[in-house]
Amino acid sequence: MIYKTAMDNLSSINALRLLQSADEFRARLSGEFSAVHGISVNEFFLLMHLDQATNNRFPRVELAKRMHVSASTVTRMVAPMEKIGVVIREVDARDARFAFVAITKAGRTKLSEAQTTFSKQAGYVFQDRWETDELEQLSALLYRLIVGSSANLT
Amino acid sequence: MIYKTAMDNLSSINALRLLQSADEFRARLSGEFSAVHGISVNEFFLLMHLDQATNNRFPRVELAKRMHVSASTVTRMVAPMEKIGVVIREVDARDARFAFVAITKAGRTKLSEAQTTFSKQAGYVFQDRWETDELEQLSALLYRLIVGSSANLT
DNA sequence: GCATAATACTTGCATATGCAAGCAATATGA
DNA sequence: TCATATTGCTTGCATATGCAAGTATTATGC
Repeated sequence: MIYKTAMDNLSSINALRLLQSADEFRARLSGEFSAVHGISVNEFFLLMHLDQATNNRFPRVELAKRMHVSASTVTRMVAPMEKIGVVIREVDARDARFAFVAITKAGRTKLSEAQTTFSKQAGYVFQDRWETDELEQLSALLYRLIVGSSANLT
Repeated sequence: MIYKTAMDNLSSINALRLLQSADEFRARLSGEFSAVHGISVNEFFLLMHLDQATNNRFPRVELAKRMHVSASTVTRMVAPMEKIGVVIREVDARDARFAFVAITKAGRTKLSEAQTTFSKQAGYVFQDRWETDELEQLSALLYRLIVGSSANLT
């Protein structure tokens, strides 16, 4: 007789593997980013979002949605980033409620350096031991998970 | 002319999509778990690890490695879980340094309930809009990312 | 046009987590 | 054997983050 638990289905296995493999990669990245660039993975993602935004800026609420964090977290993440000059506050002339976060030239430089590290770490995990067609398969499948999400950076 | 950035390679795109899709699913799970079961995603994973361990228990350092968190985090996560009776402390007679964390009967019940929620959420993301062969492709590819890691729960 | 609602943001408080230092127990090496 | 090193765990401190309440600004409905 076969005992089936709630986790014995393909969907659950995929969800578990997704979370665990992401956790593992994030842990690698986290160490590299803090050691090499002095930024966190979340700060990296914040800069990535800004870099791809129209006018290189977003209101705080929009960043919060895209990053799956609360508005207060964005407020508090931005403060030190403003201090070191990678982002700057811009107010909307038409609606004073909006306080845009904009990436600066220094921010783009920092981002570019961090992207190099990101690529290198991604290379360790994928490039060196995966075939191109496997990478294309995986990226197509993962794309289906984030297409439709405003958060997608790719 | 084509401008290439550091992120324009397949490995980086896969890494980005992996992190972002996992973030999105984790955010869904987090809300469900705290609302329905009163536990965090990390507490769920802790119980999952214990449930699959020999004798249903692990030393704290082993849990820390598998969960990609620090030893102090495990210490502090376990305290309230012990209070509500889902885990219990067991000392090793041969080496008093080891303080095992063991899952209890109540813990297995709680885990089982949470697994049902996990499956349901995984179903929303995968089952309802993916073909079986796509699910099998994805699980095989993700497996390559965690095989070799002691953390793998699948 | 004005009271009320909605929106964007900030802040107080509570929880979560990592790092470094400290403690206790075991292992190692002379 | 016994001083030293290593290992597992805990704790103090700093940082990160969510929720709820508060503030300021704009939108809505009468």
